[in-house]
Amino acid sequence: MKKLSFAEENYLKAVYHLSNAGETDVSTNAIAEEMATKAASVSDMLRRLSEKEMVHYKKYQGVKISESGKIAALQVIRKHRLWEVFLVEKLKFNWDQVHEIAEQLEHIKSPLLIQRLDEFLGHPKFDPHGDPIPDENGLFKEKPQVPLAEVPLNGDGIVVAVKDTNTIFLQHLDKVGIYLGAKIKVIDRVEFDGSMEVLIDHKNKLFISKEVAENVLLTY
Amino acid sequence: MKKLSFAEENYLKAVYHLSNAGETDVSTNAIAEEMATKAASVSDMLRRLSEKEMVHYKKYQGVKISESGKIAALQVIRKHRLWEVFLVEKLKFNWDQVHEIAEQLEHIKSPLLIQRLDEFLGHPKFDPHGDPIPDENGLFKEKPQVPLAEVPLNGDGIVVAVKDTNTIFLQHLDKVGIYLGAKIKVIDRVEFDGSMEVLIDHKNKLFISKEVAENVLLTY
DNA sequence: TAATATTTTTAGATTAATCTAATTTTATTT
DNA sequence: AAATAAAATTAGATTAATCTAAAAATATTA
Repeated sequence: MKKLSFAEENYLKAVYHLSNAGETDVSTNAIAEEMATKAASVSDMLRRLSEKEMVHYKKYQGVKISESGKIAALQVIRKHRLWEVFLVEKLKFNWDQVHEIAEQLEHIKSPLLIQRLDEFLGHPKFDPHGDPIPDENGLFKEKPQVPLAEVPLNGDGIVVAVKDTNTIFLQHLDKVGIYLGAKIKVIDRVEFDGSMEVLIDHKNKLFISKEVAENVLLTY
Repeated sequence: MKKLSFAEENYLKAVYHLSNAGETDVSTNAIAEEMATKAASVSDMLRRLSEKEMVHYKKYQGVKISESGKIAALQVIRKHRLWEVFLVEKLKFNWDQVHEIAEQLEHIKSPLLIQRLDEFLGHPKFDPHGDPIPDENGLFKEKPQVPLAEVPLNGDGIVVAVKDTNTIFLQHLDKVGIYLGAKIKVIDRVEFDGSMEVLIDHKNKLFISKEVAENVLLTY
């Protein structure tokens, strides 16, 4: 409940993200890389966050985010994503322009402001990148994951996962240029055999079989 | 053109306001009081702002804001007031709730954000307190000054000036409890003689003659 | 104008956040 | 398991912003 500095909030967010929502331990170096800073700075900050009981920290053993740390991180993430919705829906930004501005706006402290902003936006559940927006209690729905095979003609989305994690399948995806984060747009669907033609990252046309299309998961 | 810290922006704003838009010199103590800090801290900051050429500073002689300092201060003020409009018009805040939040929002750095926000709000010229919003070049219209005599029934405003500066008139205002910054609401108008009944600061009822009403200027 | 009061600045500390360089701990590899 | 490599921490500095206490400059007043 004590208030955190901008820097502390940013570190907590990094720990949260790197730990799969607080499940796994995170290394000092991983945080340093994520935050584009030095390991020494991270060690220092982890000690401070530990004193505030926002993380569980044992020297040389990495950190895990604490319950209160998770709540704090989720509130910052909530603010970040609500502001992104505002920027895209109301101020007509493109979704690739909003991250940096939201990085600043997420630190504004006013619970009432966020409550009103949420109302103003119609209580959105996902941000413009398809990431879920936690509610006041930190609860959120997972991002929708739709198999590429179910995306309608001219529909698009971002690759967020695969159903089949077989190495051969992953190598195939790699070879044809499909990767996590790739933007895929369906430009032709062949109902006969379930295959489709897609556009990767606005640039490369590609034919995809039914089998592949069923195993690539998109969010939108 | 160098970017300023939050603290530097706040000091510049204080200097600007205390100097009547950069006209007069400002004392260290006045700044310390305005910012609820100590004179020693102010001296320190003035030295730094002077190095950045945002103020003209001679030890023991007070400061004057420089041209670049004025431009920077006006941009911060512009952002503050645009955000206040947003909070009141779009998020349904009352005008007395928005100052603290705008104090945070005014430091967000993104010229494009402010340009888009300005468009979204329809290029407002005044904030919810009646203060003018500088444009991208720092230019603004003076606040509207309306004689109390022209305020409609149930209308209200803040006393910002008087037309007649005669001492006797000012002493009279003082006696009846009208002062710069007082909030006045018109609760009855007598068209017959131009007199009116008003409420000062939501508390004190008062009868006002036509002569007085014509010489008290409000903004809204 | 000399004494006193006020204002302002400097000196010296403190805290948060960062860095480089050195050291310590843990992990990996012969 | 000893040697080496990698990762993490500590030691010691630095910068911005702040503070208290002391000193210096300016203003006021008797």
